[in-house]
Amino acid sequence: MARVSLKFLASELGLTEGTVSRALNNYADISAETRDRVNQCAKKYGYRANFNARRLATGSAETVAYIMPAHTGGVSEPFVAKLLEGIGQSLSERGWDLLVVQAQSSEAEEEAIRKLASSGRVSGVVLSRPHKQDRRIELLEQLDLPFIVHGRSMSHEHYAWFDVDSFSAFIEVVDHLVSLGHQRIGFIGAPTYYNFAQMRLDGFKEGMRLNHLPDDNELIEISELSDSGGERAANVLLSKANPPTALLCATDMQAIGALAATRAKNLTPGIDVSIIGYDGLDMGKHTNPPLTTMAQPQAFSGRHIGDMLLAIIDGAEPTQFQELRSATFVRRMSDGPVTATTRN
Amino acid sequence: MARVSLKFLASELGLTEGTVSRALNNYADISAETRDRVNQCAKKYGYRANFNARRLATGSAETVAYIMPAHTGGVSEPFVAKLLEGIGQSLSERGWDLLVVQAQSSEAEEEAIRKLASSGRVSGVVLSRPHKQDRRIELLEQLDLPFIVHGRSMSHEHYAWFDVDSFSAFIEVVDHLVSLGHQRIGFIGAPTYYNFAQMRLDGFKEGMRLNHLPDDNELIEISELSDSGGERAANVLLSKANPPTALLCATDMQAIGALAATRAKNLTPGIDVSIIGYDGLDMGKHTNPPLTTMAQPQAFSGRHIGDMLLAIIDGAEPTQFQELRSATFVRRMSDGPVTATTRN
DNA sequence: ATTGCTTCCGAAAGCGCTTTCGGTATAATG
DNA sequence: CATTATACCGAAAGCGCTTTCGGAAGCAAT
Repeated sequence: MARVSLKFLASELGLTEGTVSRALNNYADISAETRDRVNQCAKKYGYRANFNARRLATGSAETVAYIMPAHTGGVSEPFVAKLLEGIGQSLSERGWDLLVVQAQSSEAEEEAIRKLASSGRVSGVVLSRPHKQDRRIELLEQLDLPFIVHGRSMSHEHYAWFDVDSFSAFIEVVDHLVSLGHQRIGFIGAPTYYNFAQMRLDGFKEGMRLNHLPDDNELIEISELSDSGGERAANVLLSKANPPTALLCATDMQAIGALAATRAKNLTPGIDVSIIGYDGLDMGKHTNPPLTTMAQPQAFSGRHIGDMLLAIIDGAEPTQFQELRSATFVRRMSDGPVTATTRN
Repeated sequence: MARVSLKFLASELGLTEGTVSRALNNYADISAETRDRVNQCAKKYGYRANFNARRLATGSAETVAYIMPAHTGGVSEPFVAKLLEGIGQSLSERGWDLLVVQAQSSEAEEEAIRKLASSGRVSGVVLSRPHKQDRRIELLEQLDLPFIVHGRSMSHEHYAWFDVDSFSAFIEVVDHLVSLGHQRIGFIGAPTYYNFAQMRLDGFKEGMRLNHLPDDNELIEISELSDSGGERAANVLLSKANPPTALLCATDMQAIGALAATRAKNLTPGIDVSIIGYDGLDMGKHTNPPLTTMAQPQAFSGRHIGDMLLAIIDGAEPTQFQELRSATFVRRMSDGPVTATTRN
């Protein structure tokens, strides 16, 4: 397959490469007639600019990288696929590419980011699930590489992010549980170096406080971000002398594990123990019983994140893109009023 | 951030760019001493070759594209994340990039592939879930772009692929069901322009034939690749005058929908109706009841596909990479012997 | 001292595109 | 008719790297 180059087109048309290039790129100093001729000829031969050459010449990478969150517990995150889809959509309208990078360790991750920046491979980055103090964010700022964070770290005033207000969501869920008569509410949290984990825990605590419920660390259990993590934590909590009547989980995956743990104890989730997750995973519809949860606006966010990043790359002020969405309560079957059995 | 270029390093070291480049790339005609000096200096300034320049010069894109399967029914495929992870791992060891491309329509997809090829953006492609006659495969061959298919099309003799033998798997599952006493076995299939759908359907039919069971089209229902698709199909099948006692589904997602449909009819999956899926999705562990399924070797495949593609790009004969794995039967709770109620 | 090998590095030509600058027709202006 | 402006295109210099080629030392052998 003879690659059709600018040079080829030029010789074919009796023009110079520069002219053909300008015609293709809609420069004003090209007559309409030759522009048409060039476009036609380009189409005829199926010409596409060599991207590496173009990028070298323009200095723009026309590519955005998505940093895959390191998979915790071997479970790859369900939200990744949707997010990727959205970001990809946004980029493709502009003819840009989406690069997926992942690293095994966090040192490798920093190294990868450094490489992305100094090799000019990408013009922007989107980061998922930041830590409370996230070195990657500092690095990105220091490297002066445009980026947006899906989620946010503790001090998030000076960069762009898109997050869901899980703090408020957890307060709301505690209210809901209390209105169902629950007093002893357990919390299955995620490792608190993740900022989202901290915020959800804080939301839970705040909800308890607002309802004048005791701040009992006995009822808080931190586990990995997986179903088996949730299962272990639920086992611990439900085996207490005075077990909680409801379990609030930082993520749906953990909640699903908690469901399994309570069933294994011959308790019925939604009746004997209320279990509520957070994320709004589709699969929650099909668990036993269907999982009550706080749903994040998934479908939309990837698309939106992509658009915002593009704007930042174009020169917009990152701080004007700090968007806090709210989660929506999706009540299914895994929660219910306190029953006689619950009180045991 | 002053970009450190080869030129900068060269002037810093009192060498020419060419020499520095060769030192960095371990050419034999560079003395050990200067090589060390160069490496040290490069590290000191955090030098990384500009990838666009390097790729332009070498002609290699050092990038592989993954063509995202168009999402059917708004449900993004659960296997994508894992596959991406595996491929990415394989590539990253070599310092290569993973590009994710997706298109809304199939015309757009062809166009995207054309663009990938003629713009020299990637040196290889991996394709998922091919159709029986897949134009993308023909295109890739015609464009002479190295590729590997995750799955395979009908005539798959002349390219590289990695697939799981669903045909045999479905025969096996029919046997299993028959051994449990089932005679009327329904099949929920996927659109048969997908080759995997055809193969699974064929496996089902062959299994029925081998067990001397009638080939009854009444018991075959094709639906979309989603839970709601499976739900609809199961409703149709279970509403027949003489309904099947077992439902075999082409995918786990559909099986999960079928589970919901039978529960909605106040039937208990695994007791009143046996339901078996295919894919081995993790979430099958948590459905109600846990889904019996045929599991594909997920974790491994992405990694392996990446390695094979790399080998092909390096010049290996694609046809030597045609790998057929077998699925493993994972028995959970959604199937069981025919019961009195089943016979109704 | 001459020849012949190595060893090591400099010089320079690209890779395929973009973009600035300058120059030549042609049209507009007085 | 001379002059200035306008429209359009050619020429050429990069972008930052790789890679081939040739030549200058250095050493051994004759």
